[in-house]
Amino acid sequence: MKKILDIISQAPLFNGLSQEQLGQIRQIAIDKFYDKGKTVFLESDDCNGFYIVVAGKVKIYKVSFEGKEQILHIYGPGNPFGEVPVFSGRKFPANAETLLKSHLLFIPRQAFVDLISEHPSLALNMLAILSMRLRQFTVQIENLSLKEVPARLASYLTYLADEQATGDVVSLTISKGQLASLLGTIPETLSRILAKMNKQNLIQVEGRNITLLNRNGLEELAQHGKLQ
Amino acid sequence: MKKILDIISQAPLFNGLSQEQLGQIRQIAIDKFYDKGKTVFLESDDCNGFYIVVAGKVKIYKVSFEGKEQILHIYGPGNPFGEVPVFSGRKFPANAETLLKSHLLFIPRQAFVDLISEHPSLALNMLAILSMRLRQFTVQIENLSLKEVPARLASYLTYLADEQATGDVVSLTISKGQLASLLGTIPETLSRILAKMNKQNLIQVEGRNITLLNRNGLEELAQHGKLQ
DNA sequence: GCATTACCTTGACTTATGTCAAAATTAGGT
DNA sequence: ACCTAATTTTGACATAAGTCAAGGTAATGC
Repeated sequence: MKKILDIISQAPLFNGLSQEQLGQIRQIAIDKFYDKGKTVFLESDDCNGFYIVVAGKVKIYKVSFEGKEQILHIYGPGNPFGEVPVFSGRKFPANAETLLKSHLLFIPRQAFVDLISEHPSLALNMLAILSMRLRQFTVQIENLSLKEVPARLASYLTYLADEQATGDVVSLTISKGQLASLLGTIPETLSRILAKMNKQNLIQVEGRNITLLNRNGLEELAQHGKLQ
Repeated sequence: MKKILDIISQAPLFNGLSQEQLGQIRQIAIDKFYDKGKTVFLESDDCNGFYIVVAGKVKIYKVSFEGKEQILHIYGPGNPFGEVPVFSGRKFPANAETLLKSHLLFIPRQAFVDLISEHPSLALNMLAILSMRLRQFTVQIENLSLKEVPARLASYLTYLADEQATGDVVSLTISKGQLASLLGTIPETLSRILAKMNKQNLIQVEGRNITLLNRNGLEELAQHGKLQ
């Protein structure tokens, strides 16, 4: 399949690698196929390698004793995940589940560590990826600890608008329930805040499509605003 | 100074490096001395390298628009910090300030990247360190989002007890105000919860010394308990 | 096309935790 | 040892956000 090499050749992890080196990666990678809503691993599982999304979507999440879920990441094509225990040992720090029918590559630990030792640029790429994730987590901790839910939502909406580059119309790529979990809240609270923002003409909600009516107002809210 | 090479030779980052390689590190490192309570860098600063604590203590933290602080890490001798922008580019993701009079080593970015390219074990050490931090952040996000303050405190106290290995008597290495900031709350709330735990004979508080009277109760609370 | 399921919204209520203010305690510097 | 400043504690109060429950809407499969 040509597609697979296309995906991995464009993944930041394999940036700058030669065709031959990409071939080596493909050699050690094992294809895995999952239906929607399937568990890829649980945080209690031992780790013998990590994964790369070829197609589909995967969420990385934690669950509390009471059953509340916090999503840490949502990964799509080209993103690696589950690599923490490859380098730090021990078990996975969180759970992984497919949000869509997905095609993953599994990269066995030892084979990858051997490759890294031979190719310094692969090590630097992985360092860059882990650093970006530390950066993301820093933002997430800041949001959870220092901002209220309306500010987190405003922040997410403006981020999405930049990401999708589709003007002021944004479409949620996950359900509102999952968005609540990503923002560290519950569906009821998210629903109420969307309704409030709607009423104040900050946004216009139509199902999963949201129009940002007042970008400045949202950005202000994301930084330090209160929603009346 | 012999002490410096002692510290860096025992730092996990330099694990397994030869005397010669350690000497190379020392060559490129620049000594920096700070009094207590001094800013090492701010999140808006550009980054030309990262730091290693030789002596003293440094906090990495975020501040909200309203002035509330969230501590992300507290680092002591042997710990590197500020390395995220070295690999991912851009600015520092958070602020750094000394909690004590401190001696730091500054490692310039390019010199370090050159070293890493030559020494794969240095890259693997750094990957291990960043992975451990991702793991820590996962726990911190779980705590902030899925646990209440009493559970976070109980978790911190049992962690400290294991860390200090001094039986059931623990002594806080930071002020209660800073502990509140580390746990994602404010001094008033922390004070009230300590008083409650005291009243329920879970702990006995004497200034910065805390005796864990009911380890099982605390561990239960840390997982899923409520404090009446 | 209909039924079953999952998802979303709204209302009434509870609660953990933050805010503000003041007193009490502790720690540091001269 | 003293004085000032920082830290910690306590109280009264406000509020963001969670819980529980019910109704409505949209989506999915047969």
